[in-house]
Amino acid sequence: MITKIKEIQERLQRADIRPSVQRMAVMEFLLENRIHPTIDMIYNGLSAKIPTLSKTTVYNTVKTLSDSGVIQTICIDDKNLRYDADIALHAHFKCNICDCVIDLPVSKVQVEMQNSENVHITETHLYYKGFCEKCRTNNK
Amino acid sequence: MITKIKEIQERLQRADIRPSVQRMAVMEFLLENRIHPTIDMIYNGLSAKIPTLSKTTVYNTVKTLSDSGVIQTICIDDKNLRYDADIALHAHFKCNICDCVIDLPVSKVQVEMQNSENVHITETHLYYKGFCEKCRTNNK
DNA sequence: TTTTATTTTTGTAATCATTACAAATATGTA
DNA sequence: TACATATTTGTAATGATTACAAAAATAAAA
Repeated sequence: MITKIKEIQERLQRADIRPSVQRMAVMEFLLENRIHPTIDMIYNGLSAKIPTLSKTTVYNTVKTLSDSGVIQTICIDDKNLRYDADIALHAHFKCNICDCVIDLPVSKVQVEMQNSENVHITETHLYYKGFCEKCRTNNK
Repeated sequence: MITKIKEIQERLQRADIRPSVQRMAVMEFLLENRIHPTIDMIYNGLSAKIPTLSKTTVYNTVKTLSDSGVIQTICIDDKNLRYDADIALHAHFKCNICDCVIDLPVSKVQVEMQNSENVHITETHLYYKGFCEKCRTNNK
């Protein structure tokens, strides 16, 4: 995946987010680790590289990025929020045993809806839950 | 909506859940109040009728009902879980301003997916976020 | 009916993710 | 350089949820 630093920098600047060391690191981590990490996973993954990193900064950063639409917040697990650098439409699957969250690429989503409520939709999330391959074979 | 007591009782018994006063009350509340309430909403809505009700009981009850598939847990809001007595497939919409959660009836959901991950799906959730009608008109 | 076992409810205390806040640091600008 | 602004950091607070054990209710056995 090896995303170039300059590319990440431009991505943040396009969203009017100043590319600080911490923000660049969080963004790079999300781009390189497509595991939909929790705050703790991001924090643990970066604290070797940035020993002074604060968990609050990770919270602040993902909020900034998510509010600007650079990343998306995934609310599939009641325990922790997850973060995803991929903002294109795709489905997410969470395993009810190991709590892993993986992408399910969708080629087409067609929902016939009676928008009787006259709401203005800005975000769509398609979540699936069940058992992942590893947990299925382990429990046999 | 006026759901008959006997009907609720049978619904619980069919799922092997003993129809205690508290469980019946929670189930009835969910059937009569299709607002996808939080724990607190359920608790506040019932404490007049059952003054001795404990919030822990509400937590226990919705867990029991949800684990048996009698109701569904909605994880659309990062602040609180919501609960829904309607277990048929339908979409949910959350307003980013007033936090209300409303049903969006869907007549057909067609997702073309490459299930390359070979997962076993047991639950599907279709969530939308944005601005509800009331909040849209208020902010004009 | 009385006794015993099991289930359910309740209140309190603990846990843990997230947020609030203010001081410290870094960065941008005049 | 000096000043203003933005960002980071650590600590403390918040608040939803869970753990736990005693009390109450219900079912089963005698």
